[in-house]
Amino acid sequence: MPELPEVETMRRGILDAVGSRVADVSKLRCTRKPIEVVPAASQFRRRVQNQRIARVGRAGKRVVIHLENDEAIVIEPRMTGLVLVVDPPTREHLRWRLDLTDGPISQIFYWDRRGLGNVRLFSETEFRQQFGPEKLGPDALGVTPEILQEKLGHSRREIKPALLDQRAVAGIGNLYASEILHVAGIHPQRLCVAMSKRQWQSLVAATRTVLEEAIRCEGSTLGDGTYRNALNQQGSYQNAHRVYNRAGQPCPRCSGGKITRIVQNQRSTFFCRHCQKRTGALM
DNA sequence: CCCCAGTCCTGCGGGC
DNA sequence: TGCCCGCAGGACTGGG
Repeated sequence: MPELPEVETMRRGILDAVGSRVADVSKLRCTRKPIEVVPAASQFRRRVQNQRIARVGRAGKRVVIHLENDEAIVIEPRMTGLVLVVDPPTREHLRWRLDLTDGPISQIFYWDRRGLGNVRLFSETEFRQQFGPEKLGPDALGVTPEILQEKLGHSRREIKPALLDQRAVAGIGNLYASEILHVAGIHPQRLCVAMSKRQWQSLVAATRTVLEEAIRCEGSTLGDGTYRNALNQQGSYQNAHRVYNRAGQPCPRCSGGKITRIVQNQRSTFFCRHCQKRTGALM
């Protein structure tokens, strides 16, 4: 689930680690299948030990811990991963730990119930290759209508699945794609190639509105309660959801229509047939 | 090249 | 009550 707002919240949750020094790193033995940690323990430790944390960044839906020696620790939480500075929800799914000295944060934990996430270390060159513009589109908070239209405007895909394409724009996942399209007043099955310039503008404006609001709420903690910030506290944006997981409920904008659920590329999409028209009327 | 279905994994909830 | 199956959707792979 973690998408841009949740990962950005994780990033902000470990910002105080900047300036601290890495004392040690451990892949933790948990009862389940271990997550992917690359490289293996001895090399990982050799490359990070005693290095100061220069900066904490984000690459799409990944948290990036940049070290003074230009190595970058990339944490990719995928579905159920959490970056924590306090004790995790359960000992059982604790997967990885970074021990720090010389600062207010003494440990950064990676906890992951399903274990689909990973932690990888990259040199500066590798990092640029892995997360450069070839592999990852512009960040969803910084993308412009012109760039998005240039990347997707000729595609015959439907807009909602296209928004999940991280090469087009980085950070949007299944939940926020529905929320963004509702705010923009665009039908999720609208073909990219059929979108007007004005609709690309609405889409980009809605993206900023939704993601910034969600960051202020520290993300969405859904029913299973999995997602938490670095202090293991719930987000609150789920209370502001307009359409996601609200099939059958009245549309918060037009209150005339009920929210509909459809499936696109095996993923749920939620929208209002009344104020998100397949053709015609823009917002 | 472009796009989609299948895959990884665990926990939860619906149906019987 | 308990069991089983389907579903949740990050990103990657293989194939049409």
